[in-house]
Amino acid sequence: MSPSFYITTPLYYVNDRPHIGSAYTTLIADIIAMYHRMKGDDVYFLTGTDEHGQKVQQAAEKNGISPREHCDLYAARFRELWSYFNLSNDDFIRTTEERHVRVVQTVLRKLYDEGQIYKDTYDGWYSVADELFISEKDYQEGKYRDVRRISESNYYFRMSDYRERLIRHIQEHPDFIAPENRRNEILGFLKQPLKDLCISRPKERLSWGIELPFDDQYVTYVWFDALLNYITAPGYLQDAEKFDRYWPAVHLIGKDILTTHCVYWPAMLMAAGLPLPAKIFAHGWWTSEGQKMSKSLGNFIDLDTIREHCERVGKDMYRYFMAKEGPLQNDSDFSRERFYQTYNSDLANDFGNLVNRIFKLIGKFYEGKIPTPAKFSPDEEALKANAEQCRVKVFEYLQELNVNALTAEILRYVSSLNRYLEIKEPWKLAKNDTAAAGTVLYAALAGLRFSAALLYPLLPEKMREFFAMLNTGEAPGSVLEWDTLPAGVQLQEMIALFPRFDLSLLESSAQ
RNA sequence: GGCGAAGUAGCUCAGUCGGUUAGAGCAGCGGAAUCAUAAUCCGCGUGUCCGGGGUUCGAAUCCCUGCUUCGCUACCA
Repeated sequence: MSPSFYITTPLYYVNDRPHIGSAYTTLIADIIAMYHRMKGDDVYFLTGTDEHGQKVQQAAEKNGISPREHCDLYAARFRELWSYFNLSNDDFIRTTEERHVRVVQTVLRKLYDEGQIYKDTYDGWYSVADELFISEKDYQEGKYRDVRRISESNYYFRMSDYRERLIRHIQEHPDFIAPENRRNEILGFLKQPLKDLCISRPKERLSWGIELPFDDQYVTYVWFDALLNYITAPGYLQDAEKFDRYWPAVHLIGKDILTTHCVYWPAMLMAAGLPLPAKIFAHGWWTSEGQKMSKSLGNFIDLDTIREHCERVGKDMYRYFMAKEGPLQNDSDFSRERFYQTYNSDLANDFGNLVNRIFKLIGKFYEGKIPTPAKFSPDEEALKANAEQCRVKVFEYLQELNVNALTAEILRYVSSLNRYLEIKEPWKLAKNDTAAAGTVLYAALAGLRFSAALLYPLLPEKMREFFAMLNTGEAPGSVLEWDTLPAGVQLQEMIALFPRFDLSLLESSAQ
């Protein structure tokens, strides 16, 4: 049985439209999922939407529709974006689904029965205008209006009980939280005593939520609800076999939701007696043109902007750029100039042009049929050995979720193929030694095909086109060997996969 | 304020246990070549490795200190 691999994105809150942040997390998760499928793993890739809570209720009221209608609208937007990118997710969960409500209530009931949830009265500052409790610090800073002291009864989860166990787990599993700076953040956070987590909201304040199974005057606090989706989807309490197969997951998240995923969630799982996630990876954020994204600055990268870029150079380039330059550790900057320059230099110049020269040479000297190689010289053997090494490294980087390095590694190999052609000069060889030229072109094409296969998760559409042109009938994700390229196959007519983008077009277009 | 991270070529960054002339990609400059999407290939960096001090035969790498930037400091998602 092949090993299983379960990866999740956060469930996107349906109060906000998709933007570069959600697109980034999701595309990276997709890329990782695709590589694992290539490796032969049994992959389960989950994304979805988080739909309960106050902001949704308020937004719905404002628009004069029901919360349900509001959620349907927004969930559809996310779905639309993911289908635009041909996302390979295996499931799309919405926290308002029946299967999820059942899991949340069952877990709550169990914890309540075990005494891990208790009722208490919270006495604190409440902002009437914003309809939420604020901290003492916020109160001091006077950030909220209409603040008054009120007390409210709520249910609390004994999260504080799990502090030591959690610290121990993090220390014993160095890869549990990544990258390392995030791990340190959490360990720092856990140096202070942990408070219990308020997991309810009285219905008079908030009705749009999952009702507590032991008190119908309350609904569940959104985070408690949302996090549990990660076990609902793979079948917790519904399909034990499936659940055991896939859980625990690798959670890919943004740095903004680090604490909820690295503290609340593990504590909840420990309380429920379930294994903790395999890994929680919190990436950084994109800045835009050197500055924090903001709508007023006009540098906000929303859906329309994403589409604009994709229309110019293809959806695949967007995905490729996310992987190559994305903020795994710290924040990264999305600049249009860099985006299109990277397109030209990596895809048009290095890869695209390489396809061109090889195809044209084979067309000219071998009537477009993949030539049969003669004996390999050390140069060809090196191309082959380097390909194998490249593949090994790619899968090592995959293990660390280091898609930046992974992408660079493949490009390095592509680059070596251009160098190889330059040394061998098959266009000269072909004039007096057809066999030798054939070997060179075969080897170059073998390398190209190999790199195309490795690039598949990064550039799925274009690589599918490439394999169609190659005409070997192979599925792009199935090729992992360099020397299995069949000779004699008639290549299809070549089309430019990555036409060079004229950078001067950028200046004339609006910012 | 407390805790933590970072400061390396114009830009983005890599530098494992301290060890020979500090690296890569991109951009730039020069050249070669012409199979190719003016693409490709080759060559070109006297960089105060943030400043100062220290440990050491030897430090970008360890210690101290100063400066700068950033993150976290929870029950808003």
